[in-house]
Amino acid sequence: MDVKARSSSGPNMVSTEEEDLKRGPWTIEEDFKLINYISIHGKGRWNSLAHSAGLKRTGKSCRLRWLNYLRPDVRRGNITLEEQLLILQLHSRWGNRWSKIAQYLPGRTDNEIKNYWRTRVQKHAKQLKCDVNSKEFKDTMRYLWMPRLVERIQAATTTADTASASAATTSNASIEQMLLPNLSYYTLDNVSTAASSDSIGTQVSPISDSTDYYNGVLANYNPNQDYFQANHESLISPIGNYCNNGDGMDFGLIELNHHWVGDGDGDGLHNLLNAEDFFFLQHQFNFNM
DNA sequence: AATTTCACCAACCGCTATTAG
DNA sequence: TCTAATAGCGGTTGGTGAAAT
Repeated sequence: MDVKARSSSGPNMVSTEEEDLKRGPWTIEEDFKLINYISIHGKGRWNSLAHSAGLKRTGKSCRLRWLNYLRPDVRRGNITLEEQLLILQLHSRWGNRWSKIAQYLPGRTDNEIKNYWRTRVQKHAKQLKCDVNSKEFKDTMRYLWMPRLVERIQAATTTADTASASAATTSNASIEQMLLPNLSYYTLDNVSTAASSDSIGTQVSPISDSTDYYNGVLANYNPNQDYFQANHESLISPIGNYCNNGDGMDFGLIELNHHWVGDGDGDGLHNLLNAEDFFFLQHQFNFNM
C-alpha cells in the first residue's frame, strides 16, 4: 500500500462543542486505526465507527478515506488505455455521474475518475478553446480519440501477440470482456441514442453486446488503412456526416498513420493527438467559436 | 540555485437521497 | 408520517512534487 509518510504533528483541529475533530491529510497512525478496526469489526455506521476506532474524524471523513484509499480492492496506478476508453465512452453516455462510471472500472473510485477527467480531458478542451460539454468536443472524443484509443489497444495487443502467444490470449480476452459492450457505442444505432439514455443503469452483461461490436465500425478496422477512409459511410454523426464537406469537422483530412505525440508512458489523452491533429482541431474550434 | 508554473490527487464541502426511530 | 441521522454523490480546493524558467 502506498501510504506516504505524513507528519502527525500540527493537526488541523476543528473545535466543536462536543470534541475536537481533525481535518486534513490522514496520518499513517490514523490509517492503521481505521484498517485495524474495520478488519476486526467490519463496517458499520461511520460516525460511531470513527468514535469507536479512536479517530478524531467525522464519519464522513472515515468513509471517504476507506472508500478512496484504504479498502483492499482499490486499484492504484496509471489509468490504462482500456480504462481511458471506458471513461470516455461512459461519460459520453452519462456525463458527470462518476460513481456510475466507476462501477464499470473495478477498483477505480469515482474520485479517481473524476480527477482523471478534470485534469486530463478538461485540459484538452481548454487547449482547444472549447467547452468540455460542447458538441464539438464530444464529437472529437467520439470520432477521433476513441477510435485512436482502440487502435492503440489493438496495437498493444498485437505486440503482445508477437511477444507471447499465451499471454496475449489472456490479454485479448480481458480487453474484449472489458470493451465489448462499450465498443458497441460506435455503432450507428447506439450513437444516436446513447447520449441521453440512462437505460443501462442496470448492469449489463460484459459480453452481451458482442454482436454490436463485430457489426460496428471496429469490426471493419484495419490497422493498415486509414480508419476514416475505410468507414466514411459509417461515420455519420447525429447531425451530419463529419467526413464530408460542410460545417462539420472533416476528420477524413487527418493523416492517421503517424507517430503519437506524448511522453511515452501510455497515459493521458495527449498521447492520442499528434501535432497536426492538434493544430487542425484548434483551427476548427477557433473558426467555430 | 532559486523561483514560478503546472499537474496531480487527496480531502473537504454542500447538497440530495435514503434509512432508522 | 415525520424528523433526524447517515450515506452517497458531484464540485471544489489546497497541498505537494515535478518541470520549466
